[in-house]
Parts: sequence; structure tokens; C-alpha cells
Amino acid sequence: MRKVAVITGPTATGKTELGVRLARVLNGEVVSADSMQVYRLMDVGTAKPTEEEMGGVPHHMIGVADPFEDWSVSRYVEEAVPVCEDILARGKTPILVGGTGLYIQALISGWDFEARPEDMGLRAELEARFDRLGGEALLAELAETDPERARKLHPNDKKRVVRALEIAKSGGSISDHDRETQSRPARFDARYIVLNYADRADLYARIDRRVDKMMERGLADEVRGLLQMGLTSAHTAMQAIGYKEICAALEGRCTLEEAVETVKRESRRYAKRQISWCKRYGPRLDVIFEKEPDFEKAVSLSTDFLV
RNA sequence: GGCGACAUAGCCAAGUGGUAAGGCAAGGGUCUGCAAAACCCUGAUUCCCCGGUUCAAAUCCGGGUGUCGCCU
Repeated sequence: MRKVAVITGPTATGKTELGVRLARVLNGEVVSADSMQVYRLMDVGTAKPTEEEMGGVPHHMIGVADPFEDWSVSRYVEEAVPVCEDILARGKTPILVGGTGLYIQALISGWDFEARPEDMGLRAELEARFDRLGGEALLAELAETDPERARKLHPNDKKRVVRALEIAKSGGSISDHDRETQSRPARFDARYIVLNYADRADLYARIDRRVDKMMERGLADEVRGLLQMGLTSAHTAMQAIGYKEICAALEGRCTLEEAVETVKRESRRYAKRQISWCKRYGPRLDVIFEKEPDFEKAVSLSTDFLV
């Protein structure tokens, strides 16, 4: 009942391929859980599956937003939940594939983000005050309305302190909201399949190789095109690894070679954070590859686990 | 061959007599509306080697080794 298979793990482990293979044997459809593949025109740098790689398996939540849009988890949940429900209603299995932990967690859990319109003016104002007065001061302010949250946040954590204050200003409390959403039952019965490599060095080597391939496939041209369209670092889409660094090179702030090295390094660090996030998942199957990925084995382990 | 400079953590690097800053990388971690984001934690019983001066040396002196530069 409402069973969803989740395929996750650090970047460059073969989530996409396993997703497609599993979709075939399970009669499923892939729902991407990737915060950057949602954007159109960002294909090579986000390692979006090609038509060929999708192999006829329906894929959802890819290229559903314009790079200029302010996309976020809330939009993701808003759109991905109905997609999963539709797949289930048609008697098929949603296969959630991606490395954005927050998106996966938000989708599976009962979290919702509705009824709280973004107030960019307020946010900008709070950010300015944070810069002027410091984190301790704003945290003290937050403590007046949400002491619980204030205790948990670090004074340097500008993003979260500002966010908590935004909610406080509109009369709410993140702690109350969290408690409320936490008490809800999960939306789906998720089974987690976590991909990784036995030896971190092998994963890192794959990441490096993949970045080189992205360059061969024209990542620089893709970034150039986006810049020409007017995309700037102010847009969320430009936070994507591979894009911001190449952008720096195109603007003459470093050489292309340096940018590529930075992309590799940032991708490795990103993978490390993903590994850390993955440790929280519940009913799970760890598929650990040795030197090379073994998808035959991964599929058979996964199907056993899911049935 | 001579002269000079330098030698501090994987890398960059501060410190010039009082008990080893900082940055980057690496590792670990947090995560409820930008998440490929943001944030937190961890590292030299020791400063190229040997000897000396001193209560005390990464810091001063002598020698050695290495690197770089200049000169012949």
C-alpha cells in the first residue's frame, strides 16, 4: 500500500541507471528527487538522464522549472506528491531517484509547507539586521517567541536563524510547526536503497571522471548559454555545482582548468555530505559497489528487498 | 666553486627568546520553505637534522642537509 522505492546515495554512484532497471522489473515510473534536475536547460551539468538512458521508462520531476524561477522544497513537494499518487493510482510503483535528501524526506514524510507566502522584503530586512547586529542578537530575539528553536540554532547559521525569525514575525513558531508535521503519518511507505562504493577513493575517482565527461559534452557552452539569457548568481539554479564554477571561469575570474578542478573538489565534498545525510534512512538496503558498479547484482538485491 | 635567502600539518602560511595564529584540503557531523545551499566539530607533545647558549629556543650561535636566487 502506497509503497515507494527510493534510490539514493552520493552523486555518481549510478542511481539513474539502477532506477531505470528497477522500473522495468517492477513496472514502475521514475520520480526524480534532485534539486537541480528540476531546471530546464541545465542538462549536462546536472547529469540529467538522456532520452536513451531513460529507455522508455517515464520520468517525472525533471525539467519542470525555469532556471529563473525560485524553486524550493515546497514547490517540489507540491508537485511531486500528486505525481506519486497518480502513479500509484495507475497501479504502478513510484521509484524515487535522486540525491537531494531534503526533497526525499519532505516527500515521504507528511511535511507540508503551505500557507506561508514568501516575504522577500522581510527576509532581506532580517538578513541585513543579521549582518549588522550579529547572530547572537537575532538569536536572542528569536528566543522571545521560539526559545526551543533558538536553543538549537548556531549563531552563525544565518539562513536558519533568518528563516525562524521570518516565521516568528508572521506569528508562528517553527518548533510548533515541526511538532505538528512530525506527528503526521508518513505519506508513503518508503523502502530505501542506498548506493555507495566500498572504497571512497573509487567514488571520488568516478566523480572526477564524470566531471571530465561533462566538459567533453559541452558544459561550458551550456553555462555560457544560461549566462547569455541573463541568469545570475542570484538565481537558485546558479547554486548548482558545475555551473557557478564554470561561470567564474567564463567571467575571467579563474582559468577553465582551475574551474574544472574546483568542480571536481566541490562534487567530492557534496558526495561526502550526501553520505552523511543517507545515514538517517529507515528500512534500507545498502548496495555497496566494489571497483565497478554491478547493476545486475544491485537489481537482484533490490528486488529481493522490495518484494 | 663563491655569495645570499629560505626550510613550521597534505598544501599555503603567521610567529624573531616565554611555551605553535589563520586559510585551504582531508575526516566527522547537523539539516522542516535557496539544500548541488547553509552551518558545526576535529588536527603539529612540536617547527629539516645534530650540537651549543639560556631558567626558557620554531625563534640566538656553530655545523650538516635540502630548496631557491644571484655571481664566477
